Amino acid sequence: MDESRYNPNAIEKKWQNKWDADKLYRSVIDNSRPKHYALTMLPYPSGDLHIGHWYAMTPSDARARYMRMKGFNVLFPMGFDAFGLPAENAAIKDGVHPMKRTYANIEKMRLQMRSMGTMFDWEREMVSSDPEYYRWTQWFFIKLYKMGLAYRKMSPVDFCPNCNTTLAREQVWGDDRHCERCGTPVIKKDLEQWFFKTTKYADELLNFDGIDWPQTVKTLQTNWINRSEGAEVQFSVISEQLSVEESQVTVFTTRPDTLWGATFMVFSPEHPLVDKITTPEQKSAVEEYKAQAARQSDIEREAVDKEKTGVFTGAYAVNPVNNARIPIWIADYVLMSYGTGAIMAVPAHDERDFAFARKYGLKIIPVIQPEVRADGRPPVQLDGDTLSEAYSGAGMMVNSAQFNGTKVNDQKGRKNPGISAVIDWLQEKGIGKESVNYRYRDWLISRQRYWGAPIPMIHCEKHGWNPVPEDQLPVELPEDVEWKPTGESPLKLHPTWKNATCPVCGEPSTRETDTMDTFMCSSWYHLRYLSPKYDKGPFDEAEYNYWMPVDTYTGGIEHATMHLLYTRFFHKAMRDAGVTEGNEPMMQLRNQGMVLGEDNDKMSKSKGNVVAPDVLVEKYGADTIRAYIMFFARWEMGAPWDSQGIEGSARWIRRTWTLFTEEEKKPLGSSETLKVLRRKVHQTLRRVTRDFENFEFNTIISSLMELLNEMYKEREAGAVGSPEWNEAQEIYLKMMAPVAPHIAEELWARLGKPYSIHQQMWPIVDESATKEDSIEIPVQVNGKVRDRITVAAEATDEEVKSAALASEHVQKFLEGREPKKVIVVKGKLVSVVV
RNA sequence: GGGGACGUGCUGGAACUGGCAGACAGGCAUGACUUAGGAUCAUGUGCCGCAAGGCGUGAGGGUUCAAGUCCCUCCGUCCCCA
Repeated sequence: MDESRYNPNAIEKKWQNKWDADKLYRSVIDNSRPKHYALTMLPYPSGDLHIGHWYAMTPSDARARYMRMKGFNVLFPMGFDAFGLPAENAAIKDGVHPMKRTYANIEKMRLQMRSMGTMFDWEREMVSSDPEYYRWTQWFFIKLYKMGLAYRKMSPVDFCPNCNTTLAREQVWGDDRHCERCGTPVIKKDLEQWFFKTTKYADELLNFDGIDWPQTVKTLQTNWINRSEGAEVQFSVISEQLSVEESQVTVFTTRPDTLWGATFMVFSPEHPLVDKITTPEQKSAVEEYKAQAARQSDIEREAVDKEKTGVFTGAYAVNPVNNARIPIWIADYVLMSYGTGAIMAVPAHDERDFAFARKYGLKIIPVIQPEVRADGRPPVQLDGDTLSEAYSGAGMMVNSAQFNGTKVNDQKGRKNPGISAVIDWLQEKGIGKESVNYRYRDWLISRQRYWGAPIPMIHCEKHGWNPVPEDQLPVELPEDVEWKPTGESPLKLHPTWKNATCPVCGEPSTRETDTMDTFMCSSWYHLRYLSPKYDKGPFDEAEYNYWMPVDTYTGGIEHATMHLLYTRFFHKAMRDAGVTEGNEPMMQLRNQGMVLGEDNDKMSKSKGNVVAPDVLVEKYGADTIRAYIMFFARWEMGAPWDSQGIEGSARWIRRTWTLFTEEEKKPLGSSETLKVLRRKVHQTLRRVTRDFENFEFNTIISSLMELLNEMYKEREAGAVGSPEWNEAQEIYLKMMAPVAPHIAEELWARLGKPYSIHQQMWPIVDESATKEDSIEIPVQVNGKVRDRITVAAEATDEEVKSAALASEHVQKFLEGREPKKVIVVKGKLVSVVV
């Protein structure tokens, strides 16, 4: 084979093998160097590496390589999120055991990943379905259980009838509330399930101090948790069917300042008291309404613009602040899953209550009076009979007994003087208390499936639920199971697996047959990378102390309210258990965008728009694909794939090859040539360094392309053979190394430089070399560019000014007028105003 | 309905703190080399205009000597939530 031709497949394989053999990317503790833990989200082993994986991993790899050249001891591991539904669903179809399928897929993907030329340290690989991994997943479960953070509860849960399992709230998508995995609309089912008390950490999860995360992710998490401050107030229901205790109904409100305007109550149709309080006359209407509400999704029911419907129960409650007797209705816009499932309705000041009251002719009493109008005219006196919409703004309390005249502003909670005053009074009177409500729910982790980490709990008739003793972990999945599309977990159907002995009394008892949500596995995988073979704990302390926390975490934004929230919860809970340290597991987070198909649609097999990286690697080599992936879009934005565009990156790589392998000697150029070359080299280095710091990969490539073009030019001008040329080659290859590691290594070796380029230090910018001698600056007359003048870079403002005014072109546009003002922006432009 | 992101040539995208809009690529056009080209090289390429010049960053308005960038109103696309 012709040695001089660029042959990516040969050189890439060659260097991958050598790096491997030399353990070039092995990361071990080294206290003499600062550490950098770079982490990219681990894939599910689908069996085929997608272009999206490349898009996520190769820029992260380039940055990890850059950090390594900056002098950091870098840990950049990879593993597999190997449990989960797809393998099990496939097993039901074709009978192939999920374990067999999963490990075959992993094997294939490992090979594909090697072809990317990443610096993954494979000796730190973890696979979440390995018993040696899930042993610790179970260990963590027990820790959470012992801390009181894992509990069991009967609860209506979202259930996918196709996948035959429950889903966490965030795994239910879209207006029709379909399953994230298979798209089947979910149904509600009452089941006993295990939950983690994530809500205990709700307030702490809202605090992002000290971590450098994108604002969008912080906003998404904040909105997801949705903290609202207000008060709980006791209303008593007038009904002979209820005990005194039962008749006290608590409602949560963010607007206790409007309590005097509460003219009715609304219960969720599912509220447990509804059947008891409904009067015989209303019975049939209520029953009918309940039936139709049950058929709708929460989203449909809560939509603000939806026509409000409801039915009177015939019962009344007493408003505790003024003892007014108010009717109790049921309506589907009140959800059992939010707050207490009952609300006080203040139609004058709440949009939905207003629509409801108008429709059913219920009383509307304004209790907040606007004080000033935007146009300064005196405000209109609000009147419940003529009010055209709810008023939710600031004002003064009226019709509110001793609170009349109290100011109410637009703030929420205690920051609002009206709300604050009423809360104090409610507490004093014992009819209510300050309260915070969250939309965030506890994490439902039970899954009625086989291919997951078994929940390590045993149920005994006498002693209830107890954790499996630690020395019996892992609770291993049985291999001999049958795949039947019955909807029951194979673990439940297994003849013997669920038989266990009670850890307390030793009597025969039953194992939990549910497995854990895979988000539990991925909540701690970054810890297992530290010491994947360690068997005395989930991780080795020494490794933890050196490497944690994760310095840079990269991955898709789609995990904002799932994985990224769970892993923060997990870290905080384990901190409180004394297992981890610090408040946050990942210090810096960066999200990449998504690569769409060439048709601008999401890539999917069914649409036939999937880009196969293997084919591209074969045709162009990994370096070209890596470069193109970094070049073709802003990383955080993503873009539709354009297969034609690769030619640009391919050309760049080939042109680099040509420049470095076909040196043509010319008579040595002028000192000016060499100076210009050196200036461009150091300007590029400054820019590339900055862009690596900021994850701006596309401009790294374009800067390198510019430098290459310049080097071609200076080669023509006779730069070859000079020290400046040698420096340019060296710096160019070092800058290229993180992006295109194979060709950089090959050309580095051909230059006779010491192996390996990836162990070289990142070059340092010579600021003095970047300075221009003279600069061309535009001259504007009345804001329009009229000429460009060339001045010495260090020219004073006066000199620049006179040079600008001396310009013939500028004089023409001045038409003899005296400039009113001349603005000189150093090194940028001159602006003449007449 | 609420919150967020975004909108720049034919396309992907550049433009550090308000300071030459369109870097770098793709595509296209013309030419060179070649048996051939989906290889390579050269030149050109925002729009209107022969030119001088004018116009131009979704639309409209504002601040400023100067706006893709800041402010207001509107339109559109996408995401999240209800």
